Amino acid sequence: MIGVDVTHQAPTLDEVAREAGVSRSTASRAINGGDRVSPASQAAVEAAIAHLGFTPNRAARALATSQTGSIALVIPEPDDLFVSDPFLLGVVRGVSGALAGTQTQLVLLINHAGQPVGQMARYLRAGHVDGAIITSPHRGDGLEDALRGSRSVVFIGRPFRSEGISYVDVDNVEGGRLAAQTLLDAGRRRLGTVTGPTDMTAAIDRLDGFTRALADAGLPADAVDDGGFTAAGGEAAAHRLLDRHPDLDGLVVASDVMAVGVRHALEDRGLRVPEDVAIVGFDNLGAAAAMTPRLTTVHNPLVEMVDAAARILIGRLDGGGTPGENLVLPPHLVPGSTV
Amino acid sequence: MIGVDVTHQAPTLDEVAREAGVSRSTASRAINGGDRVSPASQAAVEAAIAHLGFTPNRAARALATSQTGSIALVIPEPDDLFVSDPFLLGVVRGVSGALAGTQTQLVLLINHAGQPVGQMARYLRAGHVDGAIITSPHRGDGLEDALRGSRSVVFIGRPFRSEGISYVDVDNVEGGRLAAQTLLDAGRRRLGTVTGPTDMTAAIDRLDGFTRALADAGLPADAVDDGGFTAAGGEAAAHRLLDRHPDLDGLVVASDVMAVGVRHALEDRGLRVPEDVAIVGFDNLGAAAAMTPRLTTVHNPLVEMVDAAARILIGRLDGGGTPGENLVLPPHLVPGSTV
DNA sequence: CTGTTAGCGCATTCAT
DNA sequence: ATGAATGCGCTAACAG
Repeated sequence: MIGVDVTHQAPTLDEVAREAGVSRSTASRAINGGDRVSPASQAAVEAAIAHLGFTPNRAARALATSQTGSIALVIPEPDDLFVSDPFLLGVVRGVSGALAGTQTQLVLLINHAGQPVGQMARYLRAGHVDGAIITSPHRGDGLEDALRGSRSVVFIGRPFRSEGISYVDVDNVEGGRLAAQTLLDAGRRRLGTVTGPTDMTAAIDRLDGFTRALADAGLPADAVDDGGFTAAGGEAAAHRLLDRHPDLDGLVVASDVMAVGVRHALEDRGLRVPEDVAIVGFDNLGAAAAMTPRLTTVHNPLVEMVDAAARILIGRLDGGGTPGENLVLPPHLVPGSTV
Repeated sequence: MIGVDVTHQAPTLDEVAREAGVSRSTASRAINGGDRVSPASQAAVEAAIAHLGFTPNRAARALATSQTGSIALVIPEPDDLFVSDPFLLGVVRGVSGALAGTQTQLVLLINHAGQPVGQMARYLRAGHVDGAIITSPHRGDGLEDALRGSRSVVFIGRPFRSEGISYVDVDNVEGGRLAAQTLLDAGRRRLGTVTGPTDMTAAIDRLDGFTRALADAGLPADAVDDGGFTAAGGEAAAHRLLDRHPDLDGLVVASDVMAVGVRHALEDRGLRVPEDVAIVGFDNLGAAAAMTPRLTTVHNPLVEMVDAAARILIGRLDGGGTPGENLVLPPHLVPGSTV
């Protein structure tokens, strides 16, 4: 049982060499860059490859080079509340763009919630893949510490302790500030915020930006509540906020998914958007555009982040010694009708 | 550069054997089933493995056995309109469940729209993976014919010509019938349907079921329009249907995503749901629950389908000679407030 | 520029 | 039950 089809026995490099009238070494060189190969041999090998439909055996190549030509994409368990649908789609789209045209193959690793991290760390260190992209790391999942110091690992989203870890992220502090400033510029003066869970740096940073913007404006940042990055959580948080602070006239909601819940809460209370309460969301991964009226939100360049992470990794495989630097992309506001 | 981490040189089977005081052969046997190995040797090998943190080199094993221990998951390009977010999430969730606890690794293959299928077919036949799950095949994408006859390939959704292809699907004909019957049972007598694109068997089958149900009831199935499986398409289709048939009192919408658009169209026309027009959707992958009022819909067991496909494949890897039979799961109605 | 030689790490005959 | 020997298909020194 060879591969997907039994009937067709795949041709080997040996057969290619024989058909081309050269040695295995020359055939191999012709395939890998064609350095130190005469044009005649090169052509002969290429012809033989086309004729035989030769495809190099990845396992053999991996064994010989100690490089697998594949990278891992670690995604959290789909049951996880944080895996909003658009998140996964954005990740796949980002990695898809970076890998198009590449020979690099993608291994999907599901990071099950209860699963001991040792298993995944061991897998990654075992050399089954050349590198890894870690998405949506949680504090306390241990992956951060298990992988610290590992070159060829890129996190999506800043880890809690970034020493020895390279990551790609959006500037969430600036994003939080931008969201708040947008409301301030619209004349709102009594702002509150629905945050994400505090075990994720994205949530912390967005709140941080919000707080700073209000401080700069000389306003209090006392209306804060955790919506857990879910729609239901956002709805509940909005109710709690308005119970405590009925005078709020603007809300920074740390994710669009939560904003959907917030909107429901406002509707239930008979508050109009944006006349009574203006809203700015965060993400722009699909939920914002689906809302009516369209949500004003801060764009989270997830696709670009993942794309960049994949390119960094691929670059390192090719020996491009990109040092383990970090990349932080700027956020920007996407206008809607909720401010 | 060995794997994800450079510093740690992975131990080999040789070292394990040496530490355990046995030969490579015995160590190998102890690892793979432990047949014909004395309890003493078995224990010694296991101890050595634990001590050294040994993980078998997949490349070497693949080379020796001609089995990679991995299967491919072919998904359509994320820009594709058919890849609704919940679809991808369902696929990942299904495959995640089946692979949990397994050593089988998952290789993600993006099926780019313009890309020649020969490339993907060649990859699959080259033996880089032991099997493949093909999701959401379109008529004319060529993948169907390229892979026909290949054992170890399972399609999600019935292909157009199923000869030589094993697949897992939901009974879409029964689903379409169920949706229509639900409306009939509720006393609706003038039914229309918004279908998916006719280059997908799911769309064709659902329409088929709708048509049969109406024929059985002695009613005409003349109000039919294509919504392309998108929200905007569904909205437009609903408008066209109601322009032509203002007397419609029930709509079978072939996907929940389209139902969202249909609902907007009805709202625009001042039609109440379900008082004036009742709606039944299809999928129940997230969009239905998110609608207010909750959409009555036919559940599409996508997660179970993918899970089953993965298990079938894994079973075949282990030599479990499951013949290339097909699996068709029954649909069922999920009550909502739109009928 | 080219062929010869020697492994990469593992599973698997075949003897014992 | 165990060990020695062989090969999976490829790349990389090395000598020519």
